[in-house]
Amino acid sequence: MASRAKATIFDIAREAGVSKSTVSLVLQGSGLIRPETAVKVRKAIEDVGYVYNRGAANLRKAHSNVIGMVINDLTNPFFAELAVGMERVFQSAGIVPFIANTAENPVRQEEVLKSLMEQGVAGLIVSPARGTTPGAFRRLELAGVPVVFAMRRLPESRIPVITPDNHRGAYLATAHLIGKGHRRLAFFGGSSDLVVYHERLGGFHEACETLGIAARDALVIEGETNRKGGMACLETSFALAEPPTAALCFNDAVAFGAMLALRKRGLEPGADFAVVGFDDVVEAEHYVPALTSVAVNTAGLGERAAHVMLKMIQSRTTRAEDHIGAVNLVVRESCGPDRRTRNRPAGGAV
Amino acid sequence: MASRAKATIFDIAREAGVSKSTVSLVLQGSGLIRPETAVKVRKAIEDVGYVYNRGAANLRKAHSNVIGMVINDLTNPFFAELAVGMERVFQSAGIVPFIANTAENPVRQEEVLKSLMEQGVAGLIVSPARGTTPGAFRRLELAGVPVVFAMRRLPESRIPVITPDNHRGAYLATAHLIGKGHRRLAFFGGSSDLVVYHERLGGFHEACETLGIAARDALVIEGETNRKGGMACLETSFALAEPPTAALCFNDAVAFGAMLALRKRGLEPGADFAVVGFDDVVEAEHYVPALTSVAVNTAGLGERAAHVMLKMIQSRTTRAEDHIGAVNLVVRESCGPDRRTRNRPAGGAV
DNA sequence: TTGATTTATTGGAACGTTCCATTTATTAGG
DNA sequence: CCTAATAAATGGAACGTTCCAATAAATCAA
Repeated sequence: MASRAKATIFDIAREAGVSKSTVSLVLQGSGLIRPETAVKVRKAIEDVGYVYNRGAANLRKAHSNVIGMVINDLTNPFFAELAVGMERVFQSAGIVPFIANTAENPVRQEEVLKSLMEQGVAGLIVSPARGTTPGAFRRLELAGVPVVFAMRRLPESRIPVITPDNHRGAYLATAHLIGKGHRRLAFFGGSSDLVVYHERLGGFHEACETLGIAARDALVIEGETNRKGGMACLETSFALAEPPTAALCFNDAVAFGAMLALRKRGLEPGADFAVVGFDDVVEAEHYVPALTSVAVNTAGLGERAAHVMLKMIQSRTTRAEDHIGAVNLVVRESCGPDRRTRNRPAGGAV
Repeated sequence: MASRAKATIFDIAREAGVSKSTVSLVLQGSGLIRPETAVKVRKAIEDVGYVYNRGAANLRKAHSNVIGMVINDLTNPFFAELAVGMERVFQSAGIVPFIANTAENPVRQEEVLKSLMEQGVAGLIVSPARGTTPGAFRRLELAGVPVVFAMRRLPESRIPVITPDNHRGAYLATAHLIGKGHRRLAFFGGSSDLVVYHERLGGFHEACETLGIAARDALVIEGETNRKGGMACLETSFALAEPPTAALCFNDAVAFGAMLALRKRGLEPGADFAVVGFDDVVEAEHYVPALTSVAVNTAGLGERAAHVMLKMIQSRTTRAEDHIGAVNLVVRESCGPDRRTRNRPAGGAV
């Protein structure tokens, strides 16, 4: 049916007996063309097997409708959820976002960003890779491409950010642990080159101080932000003279790792050691024991980020308000039954 | 430093005091230009804050170096792993693949495919959405864009496919179950609109027949291919007068669901009911109990698919050999100890 | 020196669109 | 029936690159 070489609007024009300009107008759904002409053209488009050349169009139009999502770890279901949330809103806006993975590698991120720019993206939603240098987004800024950060932020940057309320989430979780009677706590996983880490750790510390846990009873053990990291953290904490009895983990993956390590030692998560996660990924609910975690409404944040992006593009600005999403603690089984009575120090009113 | 409006090769040319053609040559790393000229040009490129316009280039060059990966469910960690495998090889080839998610929705897939074509992709690696119509890839074929299917295939299609050996995997798993002494088996999850389903189910049936399980003792219960589906399958199987004692699940997600449902009933997966999964996702190892599963070397298949794609593009063909990847059963804890002695029918030599 | 050869550089046309300024066809007003 | 206004369709230039053919500069053989 269709000719071998790829068809252009000129082929369509010839087929339909109109000019290329008319075809272009039809393609853009302009109301200027007579309906009958439009159907004639549309038929020709079908007949010649035409495929629109967005590259050529962008050459003239200055701005594309391609939006990129740059994600630091596709393997982490958390980020997949975030991506899904974004896609929901882009889909209803009729645009197809392209996802690119940086695998937590700043060099790869550089390549990805470069490629996306060359492609002429209209905007970028980015969860920056760990160790991203401050200058990594300078080119984007210079080019005036709207960028929003999701979930992670860079130390000094004027780029708008969509994150959960990390500080409050960590505070809530820590308070829960203390409320359960724990007096020697740990913060597992993450590393100080991540701004999120400081936010979550800040909440942890504030809760400890406010609720009467001495600084020396609030351990901090850095580690990878995955299962392996969680296992390692638990092991080092147990090597201590006075191991903690509960841990707030940087994220759910770390928490899963910690629980795994507990099992390996013959200890039961929940009963023998309390674990709280962060992010509340779908698996948290299904794990055994089900993981208590700070729910951040991941998909919702994704949607929010997408909306902000759309608005930025529309109003051709590169600035927007930050958005700090509400969080809440979902209590499940990984912190065990209430031990307050057992562990409470003797004396003390109420 | 850089000018406000976006710079073109003409700006670079002016800055460096050469012609646009020279700049173009430098950009392409041609050996024709004098080294000193090249450095001069490269400096100018830096100075004016130039970003290459791939769209304009493609207009002239006919073929881009953009490769798309169309994935049916990003949320499934299995597909994320597949994507990671592909990326590994694309990265070393210096190209950045764009991932698009169809969320198992043929309509969305249509949009995604269209968008990718308009972008002028050089090739596509696709895991088609369930319910994809046979004609969905006709346009791609007409346009001569190389496509390879990964993990899933379409009933009638000349497009090359990279899949694991589903039949053999299912056979192995079923034989394992039978070897453990189980005599009443079930196949959980999946639905008959998926070619993979028939392949896996075929292996299940062949093992049953070969190893002496009567057809009425080989139940087949269709269902969603996620946790929820697994739970549902288990429930319906237990509603039967004679429930099975073991199940081969369509994939690991279904297996996790089945184990969850068992726990809800107060039964211990492994000891009270044997479960085997398929795909061997990373979580399988870490689950409690650890899931016995058919390992398909997901990332490896992804790499393979990427290699095939690269070769197709290079040799500008749209055809390639199918590739059926080797599988092996990873035995863990979800099938319990050997019950052969307990369940073996009396008599029978050796 | 001169012409032939090689090495570097360059101008122009082309790629497939969009959009503006025009032209042509249609309708309305008097 | 003519003019003015409106509606519909069109040609041309421009977008930023590549690539070919052509030129200019440098080197060589004689």
